[in-house]
Amino acid sequence: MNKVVVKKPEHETIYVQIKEMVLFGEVVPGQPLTIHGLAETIGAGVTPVREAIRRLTAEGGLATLENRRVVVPTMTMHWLEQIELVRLTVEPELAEIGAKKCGLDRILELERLDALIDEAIQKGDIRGYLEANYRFHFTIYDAADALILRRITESLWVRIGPSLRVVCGRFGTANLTDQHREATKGLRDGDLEKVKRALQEDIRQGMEFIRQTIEV
Amino acid sequence: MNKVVVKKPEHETIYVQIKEMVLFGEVVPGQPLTIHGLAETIGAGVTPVREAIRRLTAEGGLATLENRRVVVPTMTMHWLEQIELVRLTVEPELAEIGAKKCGLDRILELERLDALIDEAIQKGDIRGYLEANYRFHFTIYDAADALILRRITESLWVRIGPSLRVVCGRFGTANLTDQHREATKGLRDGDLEKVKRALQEDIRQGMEFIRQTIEV
DNA sequence: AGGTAATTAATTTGATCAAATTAATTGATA
DNA sequence: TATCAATTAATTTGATCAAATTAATTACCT
Repeated sequence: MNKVVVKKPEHETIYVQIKEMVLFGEVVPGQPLTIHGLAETIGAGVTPVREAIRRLTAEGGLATLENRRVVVPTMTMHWLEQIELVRLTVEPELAEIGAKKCGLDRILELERLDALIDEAIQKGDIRGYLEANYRFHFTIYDAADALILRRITESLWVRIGPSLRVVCGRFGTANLTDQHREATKGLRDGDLEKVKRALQEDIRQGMEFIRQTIEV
Repeated sequence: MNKVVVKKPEHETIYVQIKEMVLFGEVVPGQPLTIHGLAETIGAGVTPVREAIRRLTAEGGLATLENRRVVVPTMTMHWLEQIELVRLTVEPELAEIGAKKCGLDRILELERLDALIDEAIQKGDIRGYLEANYRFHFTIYDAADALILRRITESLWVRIGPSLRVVCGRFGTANLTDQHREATKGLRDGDLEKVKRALQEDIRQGMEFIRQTIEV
């Protein structure tokens, strides 16, 4: 009776749950979150929720005020510039390394996700779009097998998740231009530069959209 | 009776304590840490220690194994390259922005720290060197007032802290070349390029030292 | 009404304990 | 002696509760 199943601690799975709430736009910039409230909605105890919150706060997905209250941070122009700088450095790098290592199975997965993205855009399904978009990018990045770059990138994505939700709500999903087709084509043809350029353009466009939703 | 003093929660101060243990080489790569052990040595309860650990783990200063055990990660060549890439992008940027905003008081503080560094090198005081070196760099970076870049940078520093301890132990503090003098001079003269170059060189040298201590 | 102190409510925080999980030890058998 | 199961010890994990802290409300006075 070997222990094939390694049971993960609850704070681990709760962390993932809350992270995905942030990542996929189920929380709104500025929204206050209480520990008990989260424990309630998730259906968990308060102890593991606290640990998950600390973790996510360390990554920038949440923030604790001086009052000890936890909120979803609201994007500022100042932050946006810093995030864009690092994204444009790290993600194309991740994409290039990852593209080299993408096997056929991963490419098929990417094409599946690409279709999912189109479908979500069609339907105006914001949450579906955000999730498929995330999985598309990180399927490539994961292929790169570069833990540190990957974790930096994820910490930037949790910072922009709630803002992307606002973007979709404001402009609608229909206006989202789609660089994913270009990227998958590049992967098919082994054209690394094309993949890299597509990702760069994707990042620039995404950040530009967010920029337009920031109050001056 | 205004509340001028905002009492910080214990998990906050414990987090700083453990972070500094990592940052200033008081723990060794590979070293296992237990929650109770840390609570014991710090003289605190186990609950806030857990939260602090989660936070530091999220930043990469610690790592939890599959066994749920917490350890100080050991550097690999693969990680080193990723860290160097991001450091060389972010830190010179931080230094340039920061240098522009450095007032005289901050420059004096930097010169004080510079002297401290020299003193620690003289004495062979590893912990003193690591702390003064950290404070020197982050005094400049803090002037930049760029929260996100700052936090990314700190997450890279907690990853290299334990390795730097090994470097100092192996090569001795005497062999540490000193770019800080150059940097402070550049600050005095308003020569931003000089500050930037000094920092770049400092980073390259530091990472090269670590590279030489990694087992192949 | 407007402002302020006092009170109440809500929330976070940290200690403690039992259960779960993992590691270390022992002992039996070949 | 080596191996493997059983037992014991150590550690993590999560629930619970009391204390501390912060927010909201009420009561009071001008």
